[in-house]
Amino acid sequence: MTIKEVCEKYNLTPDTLRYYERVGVIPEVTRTAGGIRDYQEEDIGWVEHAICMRDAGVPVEMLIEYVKLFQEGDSTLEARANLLKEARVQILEAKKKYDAALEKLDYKIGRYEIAKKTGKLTWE
Amino acid sequence: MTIKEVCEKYNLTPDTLRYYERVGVIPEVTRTAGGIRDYQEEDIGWVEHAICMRDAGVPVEMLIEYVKLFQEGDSTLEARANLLKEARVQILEAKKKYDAALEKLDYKIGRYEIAKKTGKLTWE
DNA sequence: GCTTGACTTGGAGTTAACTCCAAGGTGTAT
DNA sequence: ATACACCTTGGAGTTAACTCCAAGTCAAGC
Repeated sequence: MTIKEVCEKYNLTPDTLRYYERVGVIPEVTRTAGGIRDYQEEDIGWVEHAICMRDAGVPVEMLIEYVKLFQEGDSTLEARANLLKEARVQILEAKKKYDAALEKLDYKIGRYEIAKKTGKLTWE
Repeated sequence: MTIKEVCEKYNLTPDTLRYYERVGVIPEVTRTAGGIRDYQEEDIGWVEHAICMRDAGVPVEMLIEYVKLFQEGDSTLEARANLLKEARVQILEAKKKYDAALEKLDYKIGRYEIAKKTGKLTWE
């Protein structure tokens, strides 16, 4: 699978994919004899991992660390698990804040709905 | 309430608060005769609004737009409501991605727990 | 074998959101 | 009234995460 195809599949740009590889968010991708990226099943798996974690706000730095540990082999199993757990906590924390904002928004939107009938907000 | 007190209360820096005011994420704050910020109830309300929305990933740009509309008065009621609804959708969208990441993480962490017993991962 | 279009790299540039700084003003306690 | 901590501004600097660019390489079609 060429870089373009992967980009179309996941809706990102070649520059982003190359950037991820360059800084180590994903391991080095399989290449053709000519040096052109040819994404295999496993490479795609890493891309999916990167996208999924980045979409949840996991910092690039953390993903780089994970890949680094992964490449060091089985001795880093526990460290990797801990990293994932840390990411998990961060995401849960963020979700809490998202819920707080949603609650506030729903409240405000509700007030606007009422205001729509009277033509003005009675208090902010 | 001085800028420092507000910062201590909400755990942010004076620079951030001044930045929010400067770019219009919050309206201009009440000042003393000498020109020093003296946050009133209402100013604090805006600060809370800003923090809450920023914590949920709502872009500064959107908050500026909201404040701008607010200052234009009651004629922008509908526009403001729409902006809030837009933010709401964005947050819900983001939350979905967070859930996807959590699911993936829980799965992976589970596999690491199993691997801890065998000493290695059988597949990535 | 040449054109054409996609691919490669290293490095520079951009964007959002702060964060820091210097030079100076304010205000309270001695 | 003078020290001292804290406040002010405008503007520059930083950080994370891309994003763009130039110069060159690769490969599919004619």
